[in-house]
Amino acid sequence: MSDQPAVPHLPASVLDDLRWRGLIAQSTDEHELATALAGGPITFYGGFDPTAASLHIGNLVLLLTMRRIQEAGHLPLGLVGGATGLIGDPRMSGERVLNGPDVVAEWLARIQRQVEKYLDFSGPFAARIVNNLDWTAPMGAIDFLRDVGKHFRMGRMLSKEIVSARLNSDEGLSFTEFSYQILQGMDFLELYRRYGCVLQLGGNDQWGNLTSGTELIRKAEGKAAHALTTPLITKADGTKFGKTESGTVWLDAELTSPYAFYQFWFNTEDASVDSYLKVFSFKGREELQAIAEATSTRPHAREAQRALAAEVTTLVHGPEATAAVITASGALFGRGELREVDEATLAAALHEAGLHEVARPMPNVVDLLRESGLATSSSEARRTIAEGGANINNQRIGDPDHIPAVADLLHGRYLVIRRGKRAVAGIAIR
RNA sequence: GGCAGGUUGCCCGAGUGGCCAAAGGGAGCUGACUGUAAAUCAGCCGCGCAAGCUACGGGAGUUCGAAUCUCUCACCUGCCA
Repeated sequence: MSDQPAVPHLPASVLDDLRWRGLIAQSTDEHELATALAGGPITFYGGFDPTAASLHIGNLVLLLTMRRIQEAGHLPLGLVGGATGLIGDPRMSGERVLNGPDVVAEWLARIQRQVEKYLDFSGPFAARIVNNLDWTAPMGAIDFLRDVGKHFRMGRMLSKEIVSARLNSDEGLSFTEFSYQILQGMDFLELYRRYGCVLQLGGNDQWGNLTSGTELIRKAEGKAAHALTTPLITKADGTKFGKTESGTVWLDAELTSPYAFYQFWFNTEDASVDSYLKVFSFKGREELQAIAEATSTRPHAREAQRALAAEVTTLVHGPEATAAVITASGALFGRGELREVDEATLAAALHEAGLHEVARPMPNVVDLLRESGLATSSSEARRTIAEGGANINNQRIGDPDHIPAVADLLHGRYLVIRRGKRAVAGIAIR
């Protein structure tokens, strides 16, 4: 099992692999799709709307699935939603607040750079980035209504799950968001015309929007196109995947540090780790089965979590950052070895965990907890200390008035402060 | 536009004059166990070292005392038009 598959596993159906990985939630006629995929390179696309400054790990499911299909010998189009991002697709949480064009444009540029990281832009199956603003912006209202709108039937549009759900909600649904499915349908048709794109990928919540496209292509061109959705990733306990106490796990290192990113994956529950590996790892079937075996026979070794965290962090942040955060994680959670960590590694580790500068004179533990962000108020800090959850340099502190001594400083200036088992931060004394 | 009901802490939700910093549940935090997992058990869970302060949609009032009563404004829901 090498990390670099020399030959794309062409004949073995990519659909079979996706199915095994649990990556297929719904698709249009699977036999037709399988036939199309087996018949040589096809062009397919997946879209990303700039609704935030960065993609998050939920988006990674789609991106990596696109990459898998590309590796199987097909041509991906990474669509960024310069137009659709200005409109916003309807979601259950309610009507969106429209973002300004300048904001959307900036987010679009950032998201485009992210999408580019996960697809291969060289070789015979080179990817291409497309922006739906290119064909949506020039279109006038008359053309839109005559050429596109005429193909859409109200009954069909109203029956889309999210549309009817929103119509039945207290909040209702604006015409703007209602129209979203038409825009996305147009995208697919346009890509079909420009590049012969015959398959659209999306998250399962996008199913209605994907089928808008296949139907439009059938009506406008009389041709069949395909849609395939990836499932919503869930946690074993049913809570939302991809969130931590501090919020969404973003792909942007500025928004979620590589350290936090690695920790997120490392902390995956046993019950979910095998299914996550199938979704997020490019390891082969045998290797993944061996890892699954390890989880059941030696759960304490956390091999699956280690493998998952290392691979996904490498994918998103690169090998150097990953090596650094692995070292950091070991040092900060290792017991009593902090003094043996060299200064550069410690500094890097604490930087990843969140390093806070504090001026002399040395504050007490309560203030250190607050300064480091591990406690939001002095009351909370005191509570934590009383509960026995406060540690400095892996040493439990029970006295709220305790002030670390100069001799405690690692390399003359650092303190590793930890709340509970997992929340760690660094203090640098100036 | 008329009538009725509602707006409580991160969320749900009890509370109709003092015993309310506010029941109960969920979420969250800490400890024990352990494996930086899950489950379980225990404690905690507005701010403040404390005195105390701030809080029950906003504002004004009644009262010794208000989440609870009155007025007013805003928003939500139901019925009527």
